[in-house]
Amino acid sequence: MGRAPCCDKANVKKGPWSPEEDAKLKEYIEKFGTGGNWIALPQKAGLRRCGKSCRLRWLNYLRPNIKHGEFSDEEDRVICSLYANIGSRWSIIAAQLPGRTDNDIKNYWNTKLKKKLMGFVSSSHKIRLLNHQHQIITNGYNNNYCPQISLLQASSLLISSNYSNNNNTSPCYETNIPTIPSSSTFLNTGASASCTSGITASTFQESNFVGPATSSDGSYGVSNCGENLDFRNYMYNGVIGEEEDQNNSKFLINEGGGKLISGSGFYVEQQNALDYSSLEEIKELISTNHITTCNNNSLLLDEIKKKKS
DNA sequence: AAGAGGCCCAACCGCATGCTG
DNA sequence: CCAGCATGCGGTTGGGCCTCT
Repeated sequence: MGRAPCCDKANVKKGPWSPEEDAKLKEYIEKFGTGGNWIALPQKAGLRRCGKSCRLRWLNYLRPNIKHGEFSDEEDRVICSLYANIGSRWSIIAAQLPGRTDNDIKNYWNTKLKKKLMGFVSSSHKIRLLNHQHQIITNGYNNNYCPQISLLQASSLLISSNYSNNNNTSPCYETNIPTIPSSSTFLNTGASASCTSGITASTFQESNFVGPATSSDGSYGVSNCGENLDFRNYMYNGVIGEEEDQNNSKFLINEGGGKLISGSGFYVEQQNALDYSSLEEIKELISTNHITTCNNNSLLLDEIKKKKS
């Protein structure tokens, strides 16, 4: 026996909603609510529409506080981060973005964000060029050099923000702070300055200092750790750039005329320079890297994982 | 100016899940 | 426990709009 149709297909209107239909639906729901029964609603509201269609129209377009238009960087970051962790669970993702619908996010992902990410991946040679085993990347500067990087950071792809403060005062914290291997190279210090063996990430974080700066004028190669560091802002402002100092020494990552936006750095554990050509590979990459998100998201993801299990 | 192709997004479809009797 | 039904969800589609040639 087949499934009973949810409505009389021959008698319902399909396609785009007219302003009159919108008004009818809106007025009805505002007056009487949905009554917990979408199937019966169109008839009561005087609409020749399927109940499912009404529900969709209300949820995706008519209900109050729906946000339309451009997604913010923060929203991008949340979507990427959640997608990396839970996949295409659009309704869960939408629940974390007030005013956004699952349909909106799905469309946004499929039409723009995915391409943005793929675009980054195809241009990620910029990172691959920096193919040390372990690197500290510091931020600052501006968003001109490689704008995709901020998206990358937002999604925790490749870059694992494996360290920050080891206490709870920072919006983003980790209890297991890795020790930076002695073979690490600090990009912000210019020519291959090496890490002092045994220095831990927390040391960097807590002492306004990242890496052994060797720049002759002293203005480059040192990153301050801003007080009350907001790792998320830092991530957004963070840019991998290249510039020269007065002595024409090249610095792959720098502070841009001494104008440090926030501070600290990313600990990047880069395994091999690979070509990532498909989404599956991106996801695989995400899953094999340490993904760390700021506290709110961490809690959220814990909850989601609990629910899933 | 106009046609082709691509992009975007609202809406549809069908399956999964949850609820109820 | 089961069947029937409503709802929720994610994948897909189609048409309007935009851009390019």
